[in-house]
Amino acid sequence: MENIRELFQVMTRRFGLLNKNCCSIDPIDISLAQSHILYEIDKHHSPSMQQIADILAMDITTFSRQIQNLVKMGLVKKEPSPEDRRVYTLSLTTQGKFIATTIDREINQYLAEVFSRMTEFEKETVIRSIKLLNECMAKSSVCCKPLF
Amino acid sequence: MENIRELFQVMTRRFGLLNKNCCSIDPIDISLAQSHILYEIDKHHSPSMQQIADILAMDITTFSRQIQNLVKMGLVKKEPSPEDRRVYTLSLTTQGKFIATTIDREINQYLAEVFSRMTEFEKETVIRSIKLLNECMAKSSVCCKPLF
DNA sequence: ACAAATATTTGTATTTTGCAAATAAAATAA
DNA sequence: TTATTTTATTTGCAAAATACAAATATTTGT
Repeated sequence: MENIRELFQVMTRRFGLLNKNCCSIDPIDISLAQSHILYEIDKHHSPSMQQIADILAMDITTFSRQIQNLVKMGLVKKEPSPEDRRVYTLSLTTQGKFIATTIDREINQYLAEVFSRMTEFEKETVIRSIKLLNECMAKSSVCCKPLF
Repeated sequence: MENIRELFQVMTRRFGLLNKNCCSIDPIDISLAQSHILYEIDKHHSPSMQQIADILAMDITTFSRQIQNLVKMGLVKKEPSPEDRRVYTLSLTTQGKFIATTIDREINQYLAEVFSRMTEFEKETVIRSIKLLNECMAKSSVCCKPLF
């Protein structure tokens, strides 16, 4: 059996690189961290700051400042929550949504190209494998706070 | 078919977290970037600075300074190459090797624990899937300089 | 021998990071 | 209900990471 960590290392490095390279949309450049933030805000419905910071395992103070930047850039909207006045609710502006969508399209395009080199069966197998992996990782208790 | 990017995002985030959490060995704390550097130096035979910086897609000036730190910490040895006097050759000190090995053991331990939740057949399938994925990503030309 | 290319370092300025502390609101306890 | 504790977020601050431009040294190509 080959070195499993090495396989993961290569795979995640490549995917990380892909994410990074998809951070330039037209005249706008965002950082990898910002791209992840947009992605998660887009995915959730009116999440709070703490919620997204937790998901990204990001220090809340760093996150707070990144959100300030994204608001200044006009990509994120931050509104006080009506229910709990400690909480701020996040959402994407039209511009932010556009960026997030464009990045998403590019990444999925690349992935589609990669999968086009496989047979349909292989593709199904690989996808099922990643799902299984994610499920097993989620169950594991050995490591990796913050868990989510 | 579900969202493929999301599957990757979750998987790589988890693995990234694992890597990060395995950066503390006893009294020594290294950064994630430094952990990756140690890993790659360990993997190659007397690599040059440029070589490792390329593999990690790291700016060479940032890399140079990180190596300076690792040398100061006593984890990396940097020697002028006999063949080409522009080049410096990198290797791990005993201490550095120890750190790298310990990190490697911890990560593989976690992965083993994750795989222990699968049948032998599933495990084989997942590993073969990741390998296939890596091969197909390597072939792809659409995206992702720096390629390696 | 000379120009161009390669490997590495330093100057410098910007950005990111994260701990400690502050603020404000909500939840819980007395 | 008032006091205390907890939770969400921001700011101060100092250290670390980042990257572009320029410098240095060496090698390669002509």
